[in-house]
Order: sequence, then structure tokens, then C-alpha cells
Amino acid sequence: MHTAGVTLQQVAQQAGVSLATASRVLHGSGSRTVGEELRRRVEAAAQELRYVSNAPAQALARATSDVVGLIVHDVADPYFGAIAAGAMRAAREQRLMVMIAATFREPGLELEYLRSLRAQRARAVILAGSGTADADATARLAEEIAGFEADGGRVVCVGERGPDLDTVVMANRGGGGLAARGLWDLGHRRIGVVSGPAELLTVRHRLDGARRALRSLGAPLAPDAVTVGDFTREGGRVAAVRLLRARPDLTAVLVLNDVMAAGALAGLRDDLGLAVPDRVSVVGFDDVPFAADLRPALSTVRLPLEAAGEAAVRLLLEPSGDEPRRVALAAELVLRDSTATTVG
Amino acid sequence: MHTAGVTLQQVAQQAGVSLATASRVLHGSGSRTVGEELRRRVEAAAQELRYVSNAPAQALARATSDVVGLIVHDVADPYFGAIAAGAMRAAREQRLMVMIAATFREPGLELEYLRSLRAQRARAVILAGSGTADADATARLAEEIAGFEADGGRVVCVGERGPDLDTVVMANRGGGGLAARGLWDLGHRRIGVVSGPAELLTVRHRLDGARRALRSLGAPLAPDAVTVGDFTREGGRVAAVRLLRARPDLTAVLVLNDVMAAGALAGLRDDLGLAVPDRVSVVGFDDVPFAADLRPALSTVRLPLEAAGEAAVRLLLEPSGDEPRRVALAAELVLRDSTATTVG
DNA sequence: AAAGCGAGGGAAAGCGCTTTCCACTCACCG
DNA sequence: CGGTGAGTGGAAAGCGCTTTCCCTCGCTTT
Repeated sequence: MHTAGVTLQQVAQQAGVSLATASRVLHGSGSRTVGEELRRRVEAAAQELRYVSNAPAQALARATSDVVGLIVHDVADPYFGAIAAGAMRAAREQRLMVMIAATFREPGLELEYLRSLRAQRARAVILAGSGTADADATARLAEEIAGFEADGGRVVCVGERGPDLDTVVMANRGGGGLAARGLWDLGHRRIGVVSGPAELLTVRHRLDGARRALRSLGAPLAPDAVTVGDFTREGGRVAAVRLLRARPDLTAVLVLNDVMAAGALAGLRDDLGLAVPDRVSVVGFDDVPFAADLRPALSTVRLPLEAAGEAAVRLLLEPSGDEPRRVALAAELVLRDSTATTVG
Repeated sequence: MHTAGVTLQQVAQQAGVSLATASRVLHGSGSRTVGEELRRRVEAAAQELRYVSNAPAQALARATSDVVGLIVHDVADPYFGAIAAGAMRAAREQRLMVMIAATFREPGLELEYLRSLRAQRARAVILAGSGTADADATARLAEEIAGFEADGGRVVCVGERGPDLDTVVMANRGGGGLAARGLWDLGHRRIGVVSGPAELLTVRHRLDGARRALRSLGAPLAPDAVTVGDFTREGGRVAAVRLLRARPDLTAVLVLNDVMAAGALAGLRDDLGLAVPDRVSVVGFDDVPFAADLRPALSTVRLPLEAAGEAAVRLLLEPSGDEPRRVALAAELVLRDSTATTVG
């Protein structure tokens, strides 16, 4: 396999120059120049032989590559899709190749892929998606990250993972507060939360932001006003139904991501027959592309997902300093049709 | 960069064995066995030194790698998200790494990424997303594909690209027919189509399937009943509005993908004030995850997207034969709430 | 005019790994 | 008992490229 490839050696021969010269013409890193005549000959030969350089060989000789890894939970999730799109756009400008790995939400896989990327001698990896509160998994990940960096690679996170890592942080706490206050301003006093798995840091922060805001507003979140579901559409549906059965007095619910919110909307309508927003207001989180197309159009906390992907790639290019770098991205509350004022 | 890595040599030394033996223990391809005692020592040493193999070096020595490329139009598009998810799941089982490249719908980029993957000595590449009818671009792509295969790589397409390529074909024609007949069976006689860019093969086939079905039903599609828009939500909205302004007598419209259909639904409602499905029925194409969450829930032609991604990876693993391989995947019409019977 | 210099070219030493040979050790058999 | 061959271990030749070091050459300096 892959035996038939044309080598630089052959190009050099055909051009009547040395291997070194051919290398300098075709992949030269600037420091050395090659005379006009020879340069022309080499380029012509490469063209003619349809030479394609051998990236692994280059990576070996240079001890670095143009590959950057992107580890996400799920490629089909619009949240990660948006981040990935931003990252790939930025990567393209830097002529980097992006290698995406999906963990399907298994922390073990995350570790495995990080190792694999390390084996690839990827120049950097972006860890997108929330870290978990599982101390053991976090420690092993930290160890692997340290190893990766020791090998000279860069690691940047999108979303909180730990204080020593370069990260693009999105305003999860801030967004949670924004949503809670937005609901409050609409007159809502009995607000519930449909949360995701508590071990996800993102979820914790969002919930925490909402909780604090509500407390400072003088209406602390009751324990039975929070319910947990899977971070999927179905999880959102089930949890929302459970929440409103337990607390039928709630007039508004904050759902901690849009995909779950889509499920919640369906559950409230189809399973419970509750009108949104007349009977209960719903606010989502993320503002994924389809949020505006749900009916009622979903009010949600917008996170600059694509920008986060781009920021991550930019961060990658800066050498890591002594201080961990942080880029903070703000959230914004987008009120659409799933929220209404209440007299209650 | 990447200088600090532990090498196999060091592991061998620490274990007191030769490089060859260490290689056989750690990456051995089965043909040779190593004695119990030495094997144990090597494994212990690797563990202790935290050895991580150098994939580029392996790729160089073996002349093959574990990377497979996946070229899509847009990672944020749920259509590709689903295909990618299927592919990654299958790849994982085979311990392959998937490298995703997004072309953002520029044919030139597709070529560039294919070259780049070839340079990486990727074991295979999956070309997802429709080919184009542009003969020049297709020819240059074919040439690059031939080069890739000459180097020993495999190429598999998802969606029609050319008769000589191994491909996973989805029933685009069949699906178009299904949708048309479905609408017909609901009593619709004046049916329009919101199409995507005509140079996309997928679009052509879908349109062609609908056209044929309608013709055989005795109600050929009038030229002014077809309108073209961008393959995006906004493109769908604009085109649908244009179509129904030009042909207000239409009682049903087939939109050639779900993302566009979401836009069409919005346009018909907000711009034109036309009730769906009472005044006009809408059928989409693909059945992306959010289709059921649109209101009215979108009737659509379901394509087995994840299965297609998986099938592509499986196809990759089979050696390419003399005959190009084809895997055909069926479409299915899913009737939800955006379609209704009409009295005609 | 001798020395110094910068620029362009090539030889060759790796980069870290796989794999082909070759060497050696033991049964085991004729 | 030499011969045979299976089972193991190691030496070493690459894989295709980058890069250091050295050499030559044509000029400018003093």
C-alpha cells in the first residue's frame, strides 16, 4: 500500500539537482533561498511527476505536524457542529488540518482519543465540550494533557476544564443569570429549571448562575423546582413533564440547552397539554440554528459558538505562556415567542 | 517541538531488549511472537516511561496509516452531522481516526483537501455530499481521486459522483418519487417544487424523481412550478415565497431538503400568511433530527443518514474490486403535520 | 592582491519505527 | 549423533524527508 508514491528523490533526479535543493524549493522554510534556474527546474519536475509530499515523513523529520485535533462529544449535536464549523474555518486560514474525534459522551473515549492524537504528534488539540466533575476521570485527563504538552503540543479547551489550561470560556454562569433575570422581569416568580447531568461542568455553571440570580432577586430556587434529564431531546421532554407534574404552579422553566428545550416544548404541549408561553414560559440555552424555527420560536441564551471555535484555534497559535490564557465570550438573552409576561 | 517524546529505543533499552523485540511487543502485527518474560519486561518499561508511539514514524515505516478522511460540505449542517456521526461510530470500531475537512461548498477546497489527505497518506477518504455537474471540476477531482487510488488509498462516495467509484447511494430519485406520489395520494394536483442549486447532483436526482412520478401520474411539473434557491434555510424561505407568489394556485410544495423546508415554512407563514397544511402542504427531504420539532411537524422523505456513514466506512475496509461497489439505501416517506388532504 | 564574505549547492546524518535477514537454541528424529 | 526445523532474539537496512555542515564561487574590502 502507498508504495507507488513519487518521492522527492525522484523529483530531484528528474530536475538534476540534489535532494536538499528539491526539499528547499518545495517545502523550504524560508531560511535558505534557491537560485532562479534550479527552482524553476524543480517545480517543473514536481508538476510533471505529480509529486505529492509525504506528510508523515515530513512530520517525522520536522518533529511536528499540521494536524490539530478537535475532540467533541457528538458531531451530530448542533452545539458542537457550530463550534467545529468555527474552528475549521479558522484552521483553514492557517492551513491546518482538523481531525475530529467524537467521544459519544464516554469519558474513557476522550482519554483514548487524546492519546491517539498524541501518537499522531498533532500540533494541538481542542477539547470542546464540558468537563466532568468526576475527580478520577479529570485527574487522568489532566495527566494525559500534561503529557501532550510535555511533548510540545498545545491544548486548549472550549468550556471550563481546569484553572491551568488555556481556555475559551463562555458565559455559562452569566447566561444562567441572564435567563433567570429575564424571566423575573417578565413577572415570573415561580421558575423551574430542567437541568442536564449534574456532573457536566457546563450544566453546573448554568444552573449556578440561575440559582444565584434568583437568590439575589429574593426568590431562591426550591430543590423540587429543579429536575435532571439526559442532555438530549428526549431527556428534555421527560424531565420537563416530570417537573411540571410535580410543580404545576410553575409559570416558567429554564431548560439548560436548546436540544432539551425542543423536547420540553414537545412534552409540555403533547404530554401535558400546557400552552407555551401562555401557561408556561420556556427559555433554552445555546441558540442553536434551529431554535428560531421551533414553534413557539424558542427564547434562549445565545452563546457565540462559532466564535468560540475560532477563538480556540487562534489561542492555539499563540505560544503558551506562563500564565494560562483565557478568552471570555459573553452570552446574550434572545427573547422570542416561548416566553411571555405573566400576571402570576 | 515534540522533542521530548519517549522513543521505542528507550523502552527497549530500559527493558534490556533489542529495538526489534520492543516493536514486536508493542505494535506487533501478529506474525511473530515474543517470549513471555521479555514481553512482560517490555510492557512494564513502556508503562513506566509512559511511552506513546509515534504515528508518523509508523506511517512512514509501514507506508500506511490509520487515518481516514471525511470530506463534507459543512459540519454544522445536520445532514452532514448525521453522516459524520455514523461514519465515526463505525470508524471507532475499526480503530481508525477520522479526519474531517469542510469545504464550505467551494469545489476548489474539495480538491485541495483531497490532496492534503493524500499527502497525509490517509488510508482512505469518504467524499460525502453531492457531486456537481460542473464537468471541469469533476474531471479534476476524478484525476485527484485516481492519484489517491494509485497511491494505494481507497475512495468511497456517499451520494452519486461517478459510475466508477465505490459509492453508497441513497434513493434520491426514489425519494423524490415517493414524495410526489404521497402528495398526489392526498389529493394534490397542483404541486410545486422548491429546488436547490441545479449543479448539485443530489438536487437533480431528487427533482428528477419527482418529475418522473408526476409525469407518469399524468400531471407533469410545469416549468414555473419549480424554483431554485440556495441550499440553506434562507434560500428555502426566499424561494418558497417566490414560488407561491408566482403560482398562488399551488396546494402543495416539495422542498428538496429539510433545512430549506424550515425556511419555507417560515416564509409561507410569516411573509405570505399562508396556513400550512390547510392552505398548502409542505414536504421536506432528509428527515434531519429537528424536522419533527418544527411546527407544523415536517412531513419529509427520510434518508438513512447515519447508516450511510456507517456503510461508507464498511465499504472502505473491503478491498476495492474490479467492479465498483455500490450500496443502495432506501428512502421512506414520513407523513407528519405539514401535509394534509385537499379537496383539490 | 590577499583575505573575507555571503550566497547557493550538495553530502550525509538523522527523525522513530518496521521488517528482513541471520544467528542461536533446543527439542526431536532417523 | 549430526541433521532438521521450529521458535526466538537481534542487527541493520530502509521508509521519505529536513537540516546541518561543508564546499565552491564570485565579489567586495583593506
